[in-house]
Amino acid sequence: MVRTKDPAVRALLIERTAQLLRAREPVTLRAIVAGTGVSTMAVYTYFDGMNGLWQATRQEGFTRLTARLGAVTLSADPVRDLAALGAAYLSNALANPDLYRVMFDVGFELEDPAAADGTLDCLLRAVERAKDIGRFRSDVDALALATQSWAVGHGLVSLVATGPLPRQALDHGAPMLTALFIGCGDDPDTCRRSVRLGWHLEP
Amino acid sequence: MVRTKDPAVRALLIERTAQLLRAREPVTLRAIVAGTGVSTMAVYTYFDGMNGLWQATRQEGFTRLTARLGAVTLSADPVRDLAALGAAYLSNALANPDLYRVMFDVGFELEDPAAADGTLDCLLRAVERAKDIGRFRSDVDALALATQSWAVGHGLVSLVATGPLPRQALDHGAPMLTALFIGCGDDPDTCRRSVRLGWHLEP
DNA sequence: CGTCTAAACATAGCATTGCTATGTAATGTG
DNA sequence: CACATTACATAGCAATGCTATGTTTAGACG
Repeated sequence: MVRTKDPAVRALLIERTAQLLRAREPVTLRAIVAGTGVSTMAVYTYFDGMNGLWQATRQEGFTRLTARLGAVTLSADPVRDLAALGAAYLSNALANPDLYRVMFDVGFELEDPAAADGTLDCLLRAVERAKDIGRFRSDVDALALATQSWAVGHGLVSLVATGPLPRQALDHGAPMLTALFIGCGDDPDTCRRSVRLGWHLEP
Repeated sequence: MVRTKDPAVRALLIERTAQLLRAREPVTLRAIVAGTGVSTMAVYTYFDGMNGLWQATRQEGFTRLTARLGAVTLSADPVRDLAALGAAYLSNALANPDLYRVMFDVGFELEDPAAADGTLDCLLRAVERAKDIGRFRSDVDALALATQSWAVGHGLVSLVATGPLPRQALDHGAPMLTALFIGCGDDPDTCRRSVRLGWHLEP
């Protein structure tokens, strides 16, 4: 057992796939390896075929998303942070809409099923902090609210990026989150201010 | 100018495509025409290729969705109706998840761009009725609220049907819509009751 | 009614796709 | 240093969407 795979090649192929996706060029086996110097067989030794490559690409999308959410600078106002996380989610999805679409394509299961959980975790922690400082009622189901916030973001960005709604529709995110948070006990005026602060951080 | 296309063939091919989608079999040109008696050229005379067939299939999905929403029996309680429309939306998407995915696939534009508007119209009318009878404040932007309700439904069903959330997550729809409607001025207790009534009509 | 014509339709074959079979080169191990 | 095992390259296969070409059919017109 001797020759070992080069992780750099693996990353290269995934990056090249994301690049083709971004350029809206057809993602074919031969197009991927073109220019990389490696042969088509590399896709099979590293990913066991195109399916595996799609799988890995999907995983990479979630990894980038989680990194993006983790990079959001947290403040003393967890409700603001929640809105900021939502805005970062939308921003990430719109920055690479094609990668985003692959992420939510079935047929390619994730290598690490917990990757998607990373997205929820960021939201979950913010919700729990909001409960801790008394912004949300103590009987609020943190996981439920985190999931609902995710659904708001995903629904909007999905209808805009791959659906029939204009980009302007993303502005609905703020009032939707506000309604959600007020329903969890936050003071309406305070909530509106927090969401406004967090929501408009991203372009 | 003489021989005219047979609309039945057109419908047949679309139906066969939806059927392959439902059976999770690969939707290939030859698989579509197999068993129909027509040749592969039919796809080109009727749809100008596979792209056109996907386009038409996407359109068919929206048509069915709008029909499904239109079949929801309305009541004197427009807030209940809104929840019922949301439940019907989820029910329709889960009944044919593959057709639903095609509907929100870019790359295939709709033949009739107004088809997606039909979905919104049903919601819009319910919102306006709710305003008329004073359940929602008069300054509520009906189109905005309809869009937001759509985003809630789409976000949830999308995360469940083609994403990482379990089917159980659909239950979040009721509290999310409730929060939205209360934010529009509906009385909390009345709203909860209305949403509960409408939401649980569909399986 | 007969004829002509344009469209619907069938058949065959093309380039490209993902994939596999086969052969070669390279590298860690003993 | 030899060897075994894996990475990697090349060639070719079945299947895909599509097109070129020929045939059939249905409506318009005298």
